[in-house]
Amino acid sequence: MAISLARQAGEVISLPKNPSDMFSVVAHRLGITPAAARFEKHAEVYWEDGPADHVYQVVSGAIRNYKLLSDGRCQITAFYLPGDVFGYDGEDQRQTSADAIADTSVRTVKRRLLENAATSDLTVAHYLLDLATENLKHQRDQIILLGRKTAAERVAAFLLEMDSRLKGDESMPLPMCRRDIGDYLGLTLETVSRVLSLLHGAGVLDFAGARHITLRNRTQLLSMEH
Amino acid sequence: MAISLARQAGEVISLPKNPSDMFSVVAHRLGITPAAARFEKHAEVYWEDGPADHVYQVVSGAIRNYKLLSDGRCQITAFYLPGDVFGYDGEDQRQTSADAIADTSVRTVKRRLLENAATSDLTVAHYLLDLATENLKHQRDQIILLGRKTAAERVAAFLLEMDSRLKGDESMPLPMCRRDIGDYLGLTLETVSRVLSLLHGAGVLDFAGARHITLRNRTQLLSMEH
DNA sequence: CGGTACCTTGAGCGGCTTCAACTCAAGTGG
DNA sequence: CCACTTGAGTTGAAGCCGCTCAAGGTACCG
Repeated sequence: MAISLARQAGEVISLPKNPSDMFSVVAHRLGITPAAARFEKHAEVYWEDGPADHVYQVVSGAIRNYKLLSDGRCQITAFYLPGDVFGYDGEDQRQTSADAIADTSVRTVKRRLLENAATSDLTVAHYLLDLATENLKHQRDQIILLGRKTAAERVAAFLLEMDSRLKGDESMPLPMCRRDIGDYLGLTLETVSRVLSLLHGAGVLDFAGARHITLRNRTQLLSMEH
Repeated sequence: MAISLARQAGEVISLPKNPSDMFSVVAHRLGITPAAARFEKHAEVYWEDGPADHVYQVVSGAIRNYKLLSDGRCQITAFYLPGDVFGYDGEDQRQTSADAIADTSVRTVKRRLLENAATSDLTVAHYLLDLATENLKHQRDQIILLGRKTAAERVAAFLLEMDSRLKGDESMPLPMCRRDIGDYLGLTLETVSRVLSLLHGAGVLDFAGARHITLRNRTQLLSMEH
């Protein structure tokens, strides 16, 4: 079990730019194969106060990461889509819960394995840093959105975010319901629905069923987002 | 996160738990002395779209980090108080602005120096990761607050945060004005003022001038926080 | 089909914002 | 030492955006 990861000072390894590739790189460097796992729709991946034992990468499906207040209010902090790495935030105990919003398959590695590797392997350490940096950026944008944007601006931002992350041919196949969108944007599901109807009426988007949206005017959405 | 790291086989370096001490550790390891700098009240430290050349640590005073929307709406993402390290988020271009809300002195190191060190020195790499992790945690809490908490809950959370970070003898000497508190909490300055008056009336806190607040009932604030 | 979860739409309400007036404290110059 | 100015804070009144509550419609899946 003696896998040597030590690198000499000064050796720099070229890295994929995208932390999404962490699993491949780490697996290769550690000589391990990430475990595959499946979560059915509504299955919990982890929950608040539970142990943070694993790190995950979505292969297919979708995950929501959220926190509940004692009275049932819910804030979704992130949606994880195919390619996204999630479940690592440097803490031993989960601060949020996560569950599958569609049948989802993931790859996982043990967090301890990752962190052990990071104590002796600069490549892995840098990957964790890049991962944290990406999350910081996303959370910062979310703070601006939640603190200072109107309902219409929030929904516009959401549509553009999903447009860039979900690559359907024509229409976006949204994996989440209106309530989830609301809980992500700090709104109610009714407000989300109303804004979407408004945008539809304005010709900014088309529906093919509530979950399949086609953007017709990204420019206007961008100007709405602020 | 492990606080002892193998540098070479056998050698283990014990690290301060707190990223606040990064400057001392990094300086020692790099054999450099962080530069001292002063910013008068209202002076800009950096601004959006500017280059991210330096990392800072507050010695005394206070800094606000914020983002402006095109129409003047402002969201403050963080206040930095003595001991806090700020200005590192892994990006080349600033995504936010920062200025001094009081006369402030800081220590700085060049970001490139830090990042160079991090490519060959695991101790430094881990410090950057710890720093990012702390920020992630703070931002996550802020997202819950901005997305789902009421005005009273936000102000209660703010008071408790400042209570734990500003260690005055009795009363907290707040460095920021009501507008800044509002821009941090996603509220208007009037709403902040009203909630504070309400809490004062309820005996939860006392004033010694608007900027000096003494908490009389932390238990109630904790229960209000949600 | 029929059931059920999801979505849309309407009407009324309420919490926070907006606008405005007033108070207070600190700094300046006569 | 006081009149004046200026920035900050408090408080009130009115308005609005998003929420709540409710009813009806739609799509998916057995």
